[in-house]
Amino acid sequence: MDGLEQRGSDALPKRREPRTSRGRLTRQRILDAAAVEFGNKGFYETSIVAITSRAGVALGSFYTYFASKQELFEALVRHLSDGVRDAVVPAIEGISDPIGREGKALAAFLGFAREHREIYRIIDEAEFVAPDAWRHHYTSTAKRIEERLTQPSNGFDPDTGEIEAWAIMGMNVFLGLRSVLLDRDASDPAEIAARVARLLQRGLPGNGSTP
Amino acid sequence: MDGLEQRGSDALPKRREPRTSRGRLTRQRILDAAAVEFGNKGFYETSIVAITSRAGVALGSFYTYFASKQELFEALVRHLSDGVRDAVVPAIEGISDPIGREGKALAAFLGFAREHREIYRIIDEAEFVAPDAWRHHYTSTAKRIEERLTQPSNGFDPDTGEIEAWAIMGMNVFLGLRSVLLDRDASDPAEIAARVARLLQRGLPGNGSTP
DNA sequence: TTGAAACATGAACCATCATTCAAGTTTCTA
DNA sequence: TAGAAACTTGAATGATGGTTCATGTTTCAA
Repeated sequence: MDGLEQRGSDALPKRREPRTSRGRLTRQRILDAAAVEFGNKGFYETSIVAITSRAGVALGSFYTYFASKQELFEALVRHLSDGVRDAVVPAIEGISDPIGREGKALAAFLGFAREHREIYRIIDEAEFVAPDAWRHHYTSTAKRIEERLTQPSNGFDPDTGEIEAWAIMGMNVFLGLRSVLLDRDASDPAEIAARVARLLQRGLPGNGSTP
Repeated sequence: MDGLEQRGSDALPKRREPRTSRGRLTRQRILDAAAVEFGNKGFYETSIVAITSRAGVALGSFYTYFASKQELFEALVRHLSDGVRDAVVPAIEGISDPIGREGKALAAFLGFAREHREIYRIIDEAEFVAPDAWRHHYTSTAKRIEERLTQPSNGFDPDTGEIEAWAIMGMNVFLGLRSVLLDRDASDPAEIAARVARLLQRGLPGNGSTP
């Protein structure tokens, strides 16, 4: 009964990190299957059997890797949240014009949302199923936007900050929702992004200058 | 106004519209209790017993008025969606300045969201539980905003329309989310609304004119 | 006043999973 | 190559909670 393996500081009752490559593969299969199932049916309408059978794994194996359905969902949200970030951040690297930068960020996000509707739904449902992970996703996303907005070189009003960041994030999310919801393949991410950039550049009235 | 409960052509197996005032009262009690329970626990974590016992009504009575938990939720979403509209629309009646009008609309919405967090959550959860009602809520809200934006007297660019409406709706929802989520009682609806109005008026750069 | 319709009641029914477990099989380590 | 650790398996368990139903009470129309 040697204790021997503790990771970090917490004493976990059962080990769930895979030790072998077979284990890692199984865990990943479960995660992938779960993303599909949760994305289609939602958390509550998805059963563990549905996940494991899609993953091609026995029901019992689930609990080798996840303590509960809830814990799996949380892990998934964290993972997908990182995915969104990793789709957007590289797309705007090196852009110095602050408005053009937000436009590109939106275009990248729209492209991602269109490719991964399930992901979109999973993060949304986290508001009810995994509130902490959900809150973390949106506060950290807002923080990233805010950091871009408050760079002195932008020349924006000095009080531009968190509120504007949340406003922009909300625009982005809802425009993503719109193109997923009404799935108009007609609506082109680049065009939507351009319209938003125009709005951020000169407001609704337009001040006469028509590009 | 009228309930619009027209089922069109189908013959209902059971009548569920109350015929007496006692019945109407009971039905309303159930709706009120459901709003509280769903708002706190969410759809799936809320049991019918929890609703009926909060309503002070027997479990079986539930099915005198609603065919299922699902149907109750849908009715609730429709009802609350009307509530949001009725909180915002009157608050902006008679305002002709289009930007000031959107500012007031946002302020009214933020006030409403703060007073009724449950309502907020219920409509959000409808994305998963009652997708049709949810879609109707957001498309009709967007339509209302779009109608305000496309009034010729605004002097906006002629292509201003649906995209801008969804962008504004998204800003509003997320700013509401922010003040509910991080419950900063510090953040004043009027101030947030003013910041957004400034953004809609002259964009992020600010064009030098500081009010 | 009276019969019928509307409404109320809560115990019982039953299907649905999340989770556990005891018994195997595979992979690693020494 | 043996023993241990990691991993796999799916039947059994148990709790939950939506829905039904038979019975009783109230309201209403004639």
